Amino acid sequence: MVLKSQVEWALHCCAILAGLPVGKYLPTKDLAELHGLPKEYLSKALQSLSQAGIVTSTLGPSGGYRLAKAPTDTSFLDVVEAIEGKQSTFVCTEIRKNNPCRKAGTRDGKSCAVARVMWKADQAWRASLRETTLADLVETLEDEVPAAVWKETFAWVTARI
Amino acid sequence: MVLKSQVEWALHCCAILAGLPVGKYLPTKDLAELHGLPKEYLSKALQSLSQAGIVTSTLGPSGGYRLAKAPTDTSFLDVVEAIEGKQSTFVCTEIRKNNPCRKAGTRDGKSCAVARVMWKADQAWRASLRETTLADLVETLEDEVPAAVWKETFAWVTARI
DNA sequence: GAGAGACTACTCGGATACAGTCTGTCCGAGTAAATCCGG
DNA sequence: CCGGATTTACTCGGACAGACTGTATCCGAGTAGTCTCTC
Repeated sequence: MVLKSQVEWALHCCAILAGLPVGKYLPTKDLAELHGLPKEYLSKALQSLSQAGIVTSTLGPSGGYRLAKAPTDTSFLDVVEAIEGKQSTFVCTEIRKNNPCRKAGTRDGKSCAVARVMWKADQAWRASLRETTLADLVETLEDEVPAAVWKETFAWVTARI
Repeated sequence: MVLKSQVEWALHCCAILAGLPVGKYLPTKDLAELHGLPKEYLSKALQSLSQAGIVTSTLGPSGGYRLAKAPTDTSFLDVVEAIEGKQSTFVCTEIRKNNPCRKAGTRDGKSCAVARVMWKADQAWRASLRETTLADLVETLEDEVPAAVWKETFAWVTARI
């Protein structure tokens, strides 16, 4: 069970979009070039973000994507769920119902005990992802990315919008 | 990102094996019949458990599987990792290195900030899975499964070993 | 020079192929029990 | 009747196909900016 690469791409793209001047848009082409990714496929990840209401898109020249909300209002979980979907990582197929020793019509009080443990872990994972926002990510990056690279990157971006 | 169904199967099988008389083995055939699963494919899950040292197998008549350790010594995480592997749910491909604004030879002090957040969530998930053991599972099942079904099931199992 | 209209070029979005993993199946190697035979 | 060798039947384990999701790509619909022409 491994997250699709689009999750990584989407998060890095969001970090860039978070640093964009307000009202400006950055097209997929530039985001792809900046991260060394296939432009056409990256656009699918951005489409998912758009449908989830995380980013907003505009067409035509100087079009592209920008964040739809303040960076403080979008968590890692929002991005992950936009790409992977909101369903739990564990799906219970209720195999206990196949037990030949069950008489027809047996009622189960609670949901499957196995599933409950798995779902609780899933919740813990999501809770952890919910703790960090895009604003936190940008703050961390400002501290850690070498100043030269950071500055140069946004000069590169600014030159294209 | 969804766990494979083998995880669910393996956990339910472990619950049955935990209730087995000491020294006795239960074959794949019976485990499959008890859960309504394809025997041949279920055996692959059990093979993974065997390789991980969670269960022990024996060949020949009255052969099969039994737990290799006490139920208190095997956690949900052990089972999940036996099936899904131990690698993190998030793999960082270091796309930050593709940034055209990076001068050759730029050193990164820390690992990618995006990856760190994702890995932390992965750890939270694993920690939650580590909290519950097979013994806890059996205890819960004893409380919740209708007594008739529970008793009948182990009578069914006992009749075959 | 200014404004309106048409044009152009650039963007996203969905529809379309390819690949890898998950799911499912098969058969052979090996072993423990049961059988058979001799003492 | 008892012990041992042989047979047998049952088990796991790895090798072999099919289905589905993830990956990658293409082309069309739509729009914002630009250019041109007229007043």
